[in-house]
Amino acid sequence: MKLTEAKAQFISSWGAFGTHWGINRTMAQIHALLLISPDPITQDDIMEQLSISRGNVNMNTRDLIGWGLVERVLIPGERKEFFSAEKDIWKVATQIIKERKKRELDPMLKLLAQLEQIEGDKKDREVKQFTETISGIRKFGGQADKVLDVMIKADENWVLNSLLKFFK
Amino acid sequence: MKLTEAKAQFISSWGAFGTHWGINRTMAQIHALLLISPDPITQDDIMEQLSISRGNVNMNTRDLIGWGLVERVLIPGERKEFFSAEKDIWKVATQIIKERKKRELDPMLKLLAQLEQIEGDKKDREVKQFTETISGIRKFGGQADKVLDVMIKADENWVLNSLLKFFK
DNA sequence: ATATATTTTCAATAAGTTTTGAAAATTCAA
DNA sequence: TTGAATTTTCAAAACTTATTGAAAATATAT
Repeated sequence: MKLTEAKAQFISSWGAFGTHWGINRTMAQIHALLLISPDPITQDDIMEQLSISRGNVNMNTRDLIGWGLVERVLIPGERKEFFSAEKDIWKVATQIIKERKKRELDPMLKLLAQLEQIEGDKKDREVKQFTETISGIRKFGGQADKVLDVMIKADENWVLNSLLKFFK
Repeated sequence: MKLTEAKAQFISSWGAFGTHWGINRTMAQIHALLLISPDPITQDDIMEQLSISRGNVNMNTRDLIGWGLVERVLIPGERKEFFSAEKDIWKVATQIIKERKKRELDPMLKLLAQLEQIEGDKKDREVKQFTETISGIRKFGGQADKVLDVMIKADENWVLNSLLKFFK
């Protein structure tokens, strides 16, 4: 397989993959393109390589920056802005976990804690099942939360860091 | 907070939460409803409680069964079919992980293995960055794959099982 | 067998999301 | 300043996905 074909395939699959992970197709495709670009590239490069509009590139690069996966790079002597993606996959994964935890898991756990304190007769089958389900999810979520925190902070913890080196 | 209000909130949030996890809103809402129902319920119960059409319930319960999260229950003397959800959250999580691994991670790793064997001059910056990125993702994905397999099979492994009891 | 209850299918439609592109805003150099 | 280059915004259009509902299929009781 030639580079051009392989690139196209990677970008397309990473885009499809992204849609399953709360990241939209184009955002994931731009991310893919940046991951395989050895040097920072411009809005126009992205527009051209992915055949998408300027507005689209602008919005999605902004989102990628919001996710902490991409950064703007200023190149001396160049008027245009350049974009570059974090290439260390461990850092990419950590960053995504961190963001999703903040955006999804944390608010869910907060809600569950409230729902657990429902008023009502505990002998009522409905009430009983409701509180049992909510508390089961909350406990599980709480543990997941802790595990993820540990992963995110792995770099500050040498025991874990050495364990996690396997992943790097 | 009263049960009725709490139920509505839980169903609505679980639905929103699901959309971030590759599960559609309605499917997640039906799942939520089943999770808090002490007894199996019918299509009509679901239609009524969530105000959705018969066809919608039918398709989504079918999908939930496909994900291994819900099962049909036959109640002696009843003409209608009843549905019931697995209530053990650890099992629910395991099942979701198993399915998503099969549907998403495995095919991605297969593709990456192919893309890694690209033809081309390794001194070319483009080629170099491409293979480095692909191989980085593949290695990371491969480790994740192993970890997930271990989690899925935890019940067969007592050391892990005792570790994982924390989650249960 | 027939009637009735129940489930399934799927084309049409509705709802939601992404993309475009042109106008407005901003940045920068002379 | 002014003007050209560049980036940003956002309403409208295109596209995608989810939902409805009625007809067809299936199952069950008599």
